[in-house]
Amino acid sequence: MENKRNTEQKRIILGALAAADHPTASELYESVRLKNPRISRATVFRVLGQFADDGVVRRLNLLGSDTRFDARTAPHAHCHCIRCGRVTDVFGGGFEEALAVSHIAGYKVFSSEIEFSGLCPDCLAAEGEGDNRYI
Amino acid sequence: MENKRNTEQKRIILGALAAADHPTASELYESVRLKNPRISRATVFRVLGQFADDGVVRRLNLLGSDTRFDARTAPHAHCHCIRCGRVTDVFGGGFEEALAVSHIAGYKVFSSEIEFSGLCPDCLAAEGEGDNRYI
DNA sequence: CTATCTGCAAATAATTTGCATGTAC
DNA sequence: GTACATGCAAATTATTTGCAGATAG
Repeated sequence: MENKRNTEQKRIILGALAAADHPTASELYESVRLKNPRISRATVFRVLGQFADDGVVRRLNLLGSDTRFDARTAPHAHCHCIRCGRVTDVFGGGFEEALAVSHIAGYKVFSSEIEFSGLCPDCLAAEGEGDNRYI
Repeated sequence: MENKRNTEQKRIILGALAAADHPTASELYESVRLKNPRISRATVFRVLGQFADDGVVRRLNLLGSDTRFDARTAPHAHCHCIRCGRVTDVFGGGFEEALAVSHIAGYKVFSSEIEFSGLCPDCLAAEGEGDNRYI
């Protein structure tokens, strides 16, 4: 499924995706709707799926969250706060080496997804005051 | 939510989970049903969620798949075949180092999920003969 | 006993799809 | 002009939930 035609919808969705921070399809739908209220939810899902298949964006499957999308396609990991939902990119580190290990199993690897779940600095600081449901 | 009572349902579900290979909730439902057809789908979902919250099993969010469950809770990565769906455990390698990098962002990390998507050895061999939709 | 668990059926909610119309090229 | 794209509304499907009866400890 290739990206054949350059439509206003695709341009707006891609722009919103680049501006937003790891948004879900529905979050993108809301922000896209501000620029053109006639764009439908189905189109947002359809275009995002097309972009993902074309490698223009990355799909993220973070635990306990709807599918999110990332405009940065270079390999990197994510930290995901289980309290506030914040997603932080983590470039560098040892995960390129981790990717290498996949060859042990004889796989030909096309993409990797690395997620660290925990508390972001702000939520970590907030613990101890409020209800600490997660620690 | 703690595991308070030892019921037949929980015993059967845990046994089936240990025997199966990264099953989905529905796959477990089918296998559990062979031992006791009166166990309901809701119970399977409920018990699995409880086990996951208690750290008895791990929830897996593999791209393009329903939530899967893993009886092995020690940290390891997964190779996921995008053609046949096979999931292979990968222990060792560099991902412990990758975990360390998460501290850069200031997170307190409780769990990590590392997924490599690609073709398993069998599907890799099958490419070239059949329809190679994915390469 | 009684707090927890289960089955059932209905409710949610994300994502997909069929189809008729619109539009990029 | 025509193949691809879109909007709409309905369908699909995983997962959750309310509630009344069952059961572990």
